Amino acid sequence: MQMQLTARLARALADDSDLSYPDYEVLVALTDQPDGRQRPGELARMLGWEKSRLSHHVSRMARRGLVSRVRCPSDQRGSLVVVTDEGVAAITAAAPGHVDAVRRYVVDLLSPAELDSLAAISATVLAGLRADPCPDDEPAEEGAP
Amino acid sequence: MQMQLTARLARALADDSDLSYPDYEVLVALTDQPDGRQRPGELARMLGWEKSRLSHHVSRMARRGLVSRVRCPSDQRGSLVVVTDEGVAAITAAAPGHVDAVRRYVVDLLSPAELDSLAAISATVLAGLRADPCPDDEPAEEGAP
DNA sequence: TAAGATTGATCGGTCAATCTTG
DNA sequence: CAAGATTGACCGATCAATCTTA
Repeated sequence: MQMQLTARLARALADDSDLSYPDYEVLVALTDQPDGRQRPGELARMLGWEKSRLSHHVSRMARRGLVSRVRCPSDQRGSLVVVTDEGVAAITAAAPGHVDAVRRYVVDLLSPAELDSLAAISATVLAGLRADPCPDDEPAEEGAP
Repeated sequence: MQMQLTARLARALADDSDLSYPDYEVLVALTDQPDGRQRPGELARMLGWEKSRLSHHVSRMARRGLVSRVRCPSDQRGSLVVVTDEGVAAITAAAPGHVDAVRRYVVDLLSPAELDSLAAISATVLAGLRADPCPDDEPAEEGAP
């Protein structure tokens, strides 16, 4: 179910938007920032991606004009990923269709009790994953280290 | 949750088996056959894959000695994918660890009621996907067409 | 021609190595 | 040297085109 649903949602998104699902995730994360920009490492952590994956993906998206890289924040060895006007336009156009697809393929088919149950299950499994981290996974920030 | 769980299970499998998750799926499908062989098109349908994906994957697995291609079944334009002794050995070695991982990351964390609910949700969503097929998806066989 | 299957180009993702700056 | 990030090589997946035979 997991695999087939993922494939279907990705196809529906690609069909009416020229964005892949990973593209969509990156744009959502960036447009959630007040200034539409974020450090690559932080962005990777938010998405649960490896840093190299993010870097490759940003390169491809930059080639298509959806985002751009900015050198020289306050830390001279770092960079910033910035969403472009074109990127904002792309996600604005794509979001309603994607939300519709999720509704159509999942939300509309399940009862309120099932949706609650699914949310609880997801939270439990995610907590389990966090409790047993992989060697290279960054632990994510803690309130009191 | 879906994405992170998938990534974790794939990593756990790769860590202790030299098999990727797609490798595992192919070997399971083949070893489920009484004679360990299957037509590529049928195999693709069983897995929900495109035929070209299966073909590429079988090529890589054949290069590693896990399966082999046989020309000339009863239909001269077709072929058969056959699991090798090495392939059987690989899946036999990998299966217990994978089952353990699924248990550890999912089954053990959920209550019996949650597992029932998850099964029902999965069945509903899958039925929804089948009810709204993509153009190129093969309909899968019916009892009474 | 249509069905069965494979191939080539290209995008997506991981791992290990590398480059630059604190 | 360690942290931030990128690069290159290679496996994985999709799309469109192709090859062969019923």
